Amino acid sequence: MLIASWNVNSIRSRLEQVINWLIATNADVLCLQETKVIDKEFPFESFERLGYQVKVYGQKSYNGVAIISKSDIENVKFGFLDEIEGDETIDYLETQKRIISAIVNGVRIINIYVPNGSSIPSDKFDFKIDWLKNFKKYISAQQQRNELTCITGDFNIAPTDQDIHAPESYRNKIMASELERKMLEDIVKGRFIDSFRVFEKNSGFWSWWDYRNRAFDLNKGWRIDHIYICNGLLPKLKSAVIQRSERGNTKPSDHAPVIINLDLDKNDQNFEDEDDDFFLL
DNA sequence: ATGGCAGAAGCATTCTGA
Repeated sequence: MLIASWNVNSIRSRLEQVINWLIATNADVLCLQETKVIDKEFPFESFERLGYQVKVYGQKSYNGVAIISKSDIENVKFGFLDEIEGDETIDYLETQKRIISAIVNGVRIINIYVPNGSSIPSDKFDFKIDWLKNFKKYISAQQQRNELTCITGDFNIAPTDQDIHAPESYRNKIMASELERKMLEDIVKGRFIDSFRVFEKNSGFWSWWDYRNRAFDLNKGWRIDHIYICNGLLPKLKSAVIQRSERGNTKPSDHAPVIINLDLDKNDQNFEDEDDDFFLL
């Protein structure tokens, strides 16, 4: 099963490229961020024509996430409130549509668009921290169900210095600060694995390049788009790549898609036998 | 300190992103 994540920076502006990419890769699941469109104006038909199902959680102009899948999309959860109890902070966070989750082929896929945070300090940075705090609660609640889980998305956090072209220039700046990294680490620690790092230990691999200052030409990028898999899925992980070439297209998104291959045979669809190994790593 | 570039809204220019 090929699972991909792509911040497309407007699905309507990127539709032709995304459809061409989908036909070329034959991906099973595509998780989108920054769709930037209200639900009723999402271009459903373009995907349904190819045999995909589509679930969206969008809003006008900003943010917006979607899960697109060849197999049935089950048990869809929109926003934080379908997973954790609401309060004033969550009501505030929910004004921005940044999280959707569903089960596909027996795997819970949680697709997120983490706030950027603008700069430190700022109100937007506070919003990012609040969002991450509540995302931790969300994951803790979701993990009670012992589902095989995959967290995909634009995290707007470079997990280590290896994930930035010039780490010294961005020391404790937005997307690279100790606090953001610690919060991400705290969410994934012991439970999830950064799929890309299973195969590639070196620096120099980016998923986002600023539109400005010829950043892509100069290959000045960041690795901020991630697919984390639960420990139980690690034996199934066959590959994890960043499709850099999509960033070189005409009128590209500023992000490239990231994609993993999970080898889920029919015999493995029921993972109950693996529950014992679930929390070991 | 600010701008660079891109998209949406909407028709000039501002807001936002990362």
